[in-house]
Amino acid sequence: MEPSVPPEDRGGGERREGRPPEWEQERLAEIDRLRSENVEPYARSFFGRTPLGKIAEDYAYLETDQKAEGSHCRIAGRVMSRREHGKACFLTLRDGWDDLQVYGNIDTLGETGFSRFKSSNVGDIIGCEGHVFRTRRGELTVFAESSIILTKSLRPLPEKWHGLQDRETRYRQRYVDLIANPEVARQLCGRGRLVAGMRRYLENQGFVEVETPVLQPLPGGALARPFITHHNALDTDLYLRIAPELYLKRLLVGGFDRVFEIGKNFRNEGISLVHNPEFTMMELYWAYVDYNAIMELVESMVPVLAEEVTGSTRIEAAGEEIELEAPWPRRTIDSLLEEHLGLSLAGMRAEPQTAKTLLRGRGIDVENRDTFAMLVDKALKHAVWPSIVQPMFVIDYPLELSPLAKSSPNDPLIVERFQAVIAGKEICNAFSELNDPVDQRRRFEDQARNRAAGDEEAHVLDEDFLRALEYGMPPAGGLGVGVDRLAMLLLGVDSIRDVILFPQLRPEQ
RNA sequence: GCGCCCGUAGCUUAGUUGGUAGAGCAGGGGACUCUUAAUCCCAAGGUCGAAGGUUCGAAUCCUUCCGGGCGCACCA
Repeated sequence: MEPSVPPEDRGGGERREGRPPEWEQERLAEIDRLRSENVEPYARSFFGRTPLGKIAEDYAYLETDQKAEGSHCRIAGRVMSRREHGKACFLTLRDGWDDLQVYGNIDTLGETGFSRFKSSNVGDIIGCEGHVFRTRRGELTVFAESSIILTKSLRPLPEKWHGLQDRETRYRQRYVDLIANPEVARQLCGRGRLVAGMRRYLENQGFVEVETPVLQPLPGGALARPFITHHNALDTDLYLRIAPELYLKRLLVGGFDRVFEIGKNFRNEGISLVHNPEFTMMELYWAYVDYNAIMELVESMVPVLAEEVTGSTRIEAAGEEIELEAPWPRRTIDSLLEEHLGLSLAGMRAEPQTAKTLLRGRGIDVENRDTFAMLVDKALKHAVWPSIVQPMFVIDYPLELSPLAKSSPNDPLIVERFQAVIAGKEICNAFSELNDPVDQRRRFEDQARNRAAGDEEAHVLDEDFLRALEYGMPPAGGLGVGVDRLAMLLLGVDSIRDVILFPQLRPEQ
């Protein structure tokens, strides 16, 4: 029998030439055969089904070899495996991430019905109607009294025992990964609970959720390289946002006093275990408080989120048990550098060469052209972070690293900024927001000089943002949380690709 | 961007010092009315990531390219 669609007419996919592979031809022929018998292999609907998980729950009490009276039900799912026994056949169905066995035999289904039931392929989606019983071997099973094909699958599923191992295929064809490795779905549902929990928590605290532009005429709010795109009708280049920060602060000017946004940021940087070009960020701004209030918010919120995701405020990371309950200790950068390296910020600023020699002596790779800010960053990352396992607020950053943060009243070269570090990883970044338009302009101008000197990640000067500040922005604390990285920490995974459904890869072919 | 490793059937894989590819699952045919990695029998399925090179002979050695992984660098 001819396939219902000639190979050359099929678009898309990775095969455009030649005949479809043998297994696909066989299934296309099967589809033609079903249609010739007035059976539609792609059904329109299947109403009134009971989820498989519900059946497992409701009939858990059934004894071996016992039939449940009044258990008539409709179920549907993907055929995951098949065990044929001549005039009887067992299928394992899966809906979502629950499995349930179905039994069919020729006496009940009839000659044609049984033949169609047992010729289901692994991968097909079928619906059945019948009653519930438990087999002699103790497996909860639906005894099919009728059965219908709902969706015919043209492709073979990965092997049932080893599943899909190949990481490339898993990321590129996540739909197959989800079928073959259901624990992936459970993990990604954990991420979903994290985001939902965060939203609920912030709303309960009186924060209002907003959405600000992803397409921005000037990319701002972070030190990073942006993606550039083009708007045809306006004939102008636009940037995918690297942060929502400057727009959220404009809202503070406009009168919002507690706002947050959860959304995608885009940074044109390398891809790694902890970097995806698009990633999810939660940013919030809270008027009339400073970074101290933000620290309290973070140490209160994170344990709640952990509970939401894992059921506990204790997590396992870096080979240790970590307790997330507040309060978290607060340490200044200066004291941490002193403790771990015997260096002070003032000393590093005054004598960078001495600091570089010392860092090299610790095996940290520093370049002669590294700026003061880069030195501090490297020192923290390599010599300090790894020793911080339990949650800690690391506070009071050098001004050069933070063009949007407010200076400390005690030291104009220090800004009121903190990061929370857990298991050696930064999970958020926050500061008392700079609201002095004159100071902000000066900082932008410093950044512009860095930019002119070749630093592509330096901040650009945003006149409209300055204009907003000139109207007056209330004092405020702001917070940014990398949602993907927080999810990694709470779910105990090492790769950002395990918390992103469709991580960025080089395009196929 | 640099370094190391990997790529064999739809999936999971074997393949010795270079002698021209072997299996399990899935798929096809057959047997089997409570199995569950069901079992048993039969047949089919491969441009060994691609292109060059060395060789009488390459999945195997060399070069380049493509794709991926890991580490480093960059990066909040």
